[in-house]
Amino acid sequence: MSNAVKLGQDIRALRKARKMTLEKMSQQLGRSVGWLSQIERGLSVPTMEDLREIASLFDVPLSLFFGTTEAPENEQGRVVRAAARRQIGAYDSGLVETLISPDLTDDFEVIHSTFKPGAEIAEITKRPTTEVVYLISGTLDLWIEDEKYTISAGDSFRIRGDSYRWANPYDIPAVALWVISPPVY
Amino acid sequence: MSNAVKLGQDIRALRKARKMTLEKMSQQLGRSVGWLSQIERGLSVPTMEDLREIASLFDVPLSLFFGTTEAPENEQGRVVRAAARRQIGAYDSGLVETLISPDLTDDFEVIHSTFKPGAEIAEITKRPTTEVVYLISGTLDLWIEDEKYTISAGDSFRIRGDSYRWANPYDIPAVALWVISPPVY
DNA sequence: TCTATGAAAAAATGTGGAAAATTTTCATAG
DNA sequence: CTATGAAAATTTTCCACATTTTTTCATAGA
Repeated sequence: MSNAVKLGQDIRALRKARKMTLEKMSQQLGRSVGWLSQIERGLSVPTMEDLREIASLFDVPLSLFFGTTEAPENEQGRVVRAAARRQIGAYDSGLVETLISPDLTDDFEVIHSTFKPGAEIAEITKRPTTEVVYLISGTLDLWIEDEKYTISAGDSFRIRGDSYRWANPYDIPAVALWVISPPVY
Repeated sequence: MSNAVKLGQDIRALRKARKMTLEKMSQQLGRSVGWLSQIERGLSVPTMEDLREIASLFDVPLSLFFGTTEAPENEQGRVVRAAARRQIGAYDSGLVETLISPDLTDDFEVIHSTFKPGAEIAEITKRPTTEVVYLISGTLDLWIEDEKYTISAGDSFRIRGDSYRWANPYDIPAVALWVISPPVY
């Protein structure tokens, strides 16, 4: 599968996750629907400038659109090496999120999250999703619907449409695997 | 939510994962459809003997049906502590699988797998699922459609309906988080 | 009295067809 | 050679109806 196709599929997945139509997206970008359709199917390749605008529209780092390229031929779409994970959602500097899934086209997303010491989520989050999180290392404070939990390495939790927030008041990073369905990125 | 309801929901999830109807399941158990319906909704509680037969029918350990009980009230259905994970799929002694998800009722399942040194899967597996796996520690040899990969801690891989098999020829356990959608247990 | 059954009622799921929405194609202007 | 925009194609969304599956509940049996 060509890089253009893979790139297009990721863009399509990002759009779908936001329940946006080609029409709406093309309006926001000031481009035609036909053009976007071609981009998403890899029949045409967007310029760097286009990509920058798409990344901005979806609030993901531009770098998300690269890195697919780098894996060896036979690992493409199957294996993601630890060092080659793509970064997403660079909103919060206290939280680093990288993509475990090879791309965004599945029914769920798996994200590797590192919560730095002292970091705290900016605002209470509530999404129409099911999220299961496994804490690989560190400790994390978590509130689900005002109920507080302290999560230690090896513990896991699930959020199903409830509001939640987190904080890492401890002095080591908390590292988690975060599974979200349906995709939000 | 009462224990009877939770138990019933897990039983229903197991049945659904196998695309079985109440009718078919009740035949296999030699019980009535109405009775099963009541069990699955927690209106009635199966005897230990019933449970044993259900576990056997689904090829899961009887212990899967316990342990939900033990978590503190406010953690039920939300938090699964490392020490309280329930074991599933006890087929292969070289592989220990425990449930990260609080129950089986989600669109996907998250499983904590430990592949013991020297262990190897008995037969090639092929399922109509998407599976994303993250290796927490150790090393694992993996074959997807005859292509071999050596997966190290921090790496991840995805299987989408392809056949695969694995082996741990190394001398330390490989520990992985396995996400499967739709559920198979 | 309590439990499981089986038939009736209710609910959920599947089907086919038509309309609407979305996406793809492609001739053409820039 | 690239992007546009209108036409064509495809996909999605409703319905109405049939079928399947699940739930309810009166009753027989323990």
